[in-house]
Amino acid sequence: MSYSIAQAAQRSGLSIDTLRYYERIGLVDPPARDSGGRRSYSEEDLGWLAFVTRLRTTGMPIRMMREFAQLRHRGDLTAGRRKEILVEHRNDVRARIAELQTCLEVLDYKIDHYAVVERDLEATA
Amino acid sequence: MSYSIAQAAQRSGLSIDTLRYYERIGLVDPPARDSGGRRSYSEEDLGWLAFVTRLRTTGMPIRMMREFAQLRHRGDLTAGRRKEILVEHRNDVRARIAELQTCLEVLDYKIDHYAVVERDLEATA
DNA sequence: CTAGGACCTGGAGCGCGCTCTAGCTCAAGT
DNA sequence: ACTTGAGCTAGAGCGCGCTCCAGGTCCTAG
Repeated sequence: MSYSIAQAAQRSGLSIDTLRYYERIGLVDPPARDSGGRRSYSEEDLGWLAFVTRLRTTGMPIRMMREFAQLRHRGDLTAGRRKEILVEHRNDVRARIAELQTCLEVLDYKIDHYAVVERDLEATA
Repeated sequence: MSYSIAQAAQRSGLSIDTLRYYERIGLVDPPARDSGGRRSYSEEDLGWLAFVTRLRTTGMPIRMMREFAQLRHRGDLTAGRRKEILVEHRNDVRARIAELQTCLEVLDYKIDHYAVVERDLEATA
């Protein structure tokens, strides 16, 4: 099964422009082309896109994803380095989750505070 | 107690340029000035900066923080709206934490996979 | 045969959030 | 008196990650 760029966009949640952009900058491999010269994405292409969108969601910078993508091309020998990148990134993600959770507490506190102010206002009104 | 811009930068973790930038765009109130025309931040200023950095950490866009800042100026009557903004934002933050946690699972899975590849390589070598 | 629509390319443009520069003033130390 | 260094302003510039545009090609349906 293969997919047009529009289908690939829909399945990956990226825009068509973004797909072409990612290809231009070497973040995804140029997909096959059909007889008319149009991009034809394979399941494997979509798999990589799915992974890339995960990395993006977690805030990995494009240049790091690119490094990762380029290591992929060099085969299993780069598995160690790729693992290293992911492990490091996982630490970042964990740290960010922790940070967000701390901020959540501050939000809770502030929201409570506003609830009190609101109640006082109503009482005074 | 009052603080020079350099001290305020250090305490808030923002750069001096960023402090001036935030002031320009109306995200923080212009602080007092000393006899030489230099900014002199109060404890209260620092408190607001601390809160702003929390919001920033959680990814709140500057324009939303600005709206919030402007509501502050209009007193307690805007407490309801301010609470609303924070509640909505808290939902965003919770959603993002959940999303990151999903991504973490994917990372774990991939890291495992690379660990296996590495072990195989060593076995073959 | 023609019209429409999806897709193509190369390159320009954009919104965000800073960050840096030039050229100045002011205050303090020696 | 002079140097040094922090701070000042207005405004330009930047890196990121897209997003959009012009102008063209190709396939399909009527």
